[in-house]
Amino acid sequence: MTKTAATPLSRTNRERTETTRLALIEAARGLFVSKGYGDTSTPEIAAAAGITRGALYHHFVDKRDLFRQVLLREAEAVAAGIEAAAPGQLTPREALIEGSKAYLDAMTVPGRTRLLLIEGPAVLGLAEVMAIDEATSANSLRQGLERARAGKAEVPLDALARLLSAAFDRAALEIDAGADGQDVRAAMLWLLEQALGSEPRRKPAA
Amino acid sequence: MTKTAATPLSRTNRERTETTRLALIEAARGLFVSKGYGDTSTPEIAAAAGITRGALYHHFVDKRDLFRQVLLREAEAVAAGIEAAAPGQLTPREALIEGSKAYLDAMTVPGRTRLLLIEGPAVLGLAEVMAIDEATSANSLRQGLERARAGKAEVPLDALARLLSAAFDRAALEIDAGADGQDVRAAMLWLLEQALGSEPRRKPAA
DNA sequence: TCAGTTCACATACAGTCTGCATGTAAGCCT
DNA sequence: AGGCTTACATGCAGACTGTATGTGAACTGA
Repeated sequence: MTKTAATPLSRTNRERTETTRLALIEAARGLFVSKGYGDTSTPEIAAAAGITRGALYHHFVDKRDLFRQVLLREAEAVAAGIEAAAPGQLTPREALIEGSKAYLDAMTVPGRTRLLLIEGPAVLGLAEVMAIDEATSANSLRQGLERARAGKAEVPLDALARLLSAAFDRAALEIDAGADGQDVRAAMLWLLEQALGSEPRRKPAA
Repeated sequence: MTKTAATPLSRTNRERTETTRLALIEAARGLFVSKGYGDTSTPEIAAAAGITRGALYHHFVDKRDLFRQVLLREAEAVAAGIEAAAPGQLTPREALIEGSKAYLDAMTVPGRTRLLLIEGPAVLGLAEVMAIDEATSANSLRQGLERARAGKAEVPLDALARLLSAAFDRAALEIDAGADGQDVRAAMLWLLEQALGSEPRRKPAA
């Protein structure tokens, strides 16, 4: 009877685990987004996922761990969105600009800014959140800067990348909060270009 | 009527209130900084302040309200630090740069970045925190930009100011987290200057 | 100056939450 | 087929939040 045919009655253990974990993560995501981490209770999450708290604590060590998995999925989704938009056929400068737009687009998915930029740092600590998107997407900005600004030293690149990254985050937050997306995007792209300096073919004035 | 003489033995009600509130706010600040809002309990706060929870709930409507007062004090302290460093005798450009340095200095006070930049947005919501430092310090950056970039339209100033503000916040965070403060400051000031554009006396290249 | 009222706080309590310990039925391996 | 492990469910202990209530000291007006 160990067939792979659709037998919804008896499921293999791996299947059960997978569906349960997914249900929990998605239910938790919805509640964390709408009510915040602190105001979301594990009974609520379990109920929304259609299981009991026992299952939750069987699959995740605690509420914080569940939140971490939610964040991880979210960060991966953002990274995927960015990579899908950077074909690699472009000049470093163009790639950077396309990647930037893709990031801002990816962050418009509802709840994403709240999870990654607001709740995340408070619940897991800034260090862990930065480690997460270091592992998923982050350093693409730094590398992009490195290539696009090739040759021009003049400023600590590592630090600059992180400052610009913060500006991107705020841009996403503003757009999500209902600010004029057009203005914010324009300002962000403009700031990025200032940071990149003059076009390579045009000899720099300094 | 009531004598205004100093009677240190029996304290007036206003005095009692003031000292109790201050004790609570300072005790709470310490705990919020070291353990975070979520992991700090009101029994703990009350004990650290040397009073009971009853007093806490007499003076503040709830834990969140107490946190709000802590944040308010902190934001005011930052604003004071900035204003103390901007004498007003300077050119708009110089004033902006001096103010920027002052901001980064003010944010080195232990716990300030965590309270204002990490816990604050999560506990009170980004909107309320932004309203708070709008009311205390914030728009000085926007006004500074406006003056220093006088004439050059080319980019939405409002949006740009908020993006730069986010970069400043991240700079403070990085310095607080132990990053090379020299590098971060250099990068931040450099980015600010790029945003300001070329010096007014020197005709812009673009 | 003194009775009534308000204020500053303490104590007690109800409801909820978190994490764990224990129980059970169903896969799973040999 | 039998033992072992997995995937949950249930029950419980400790802690926490917010509120209702009690008490003595400060305040107010006559």
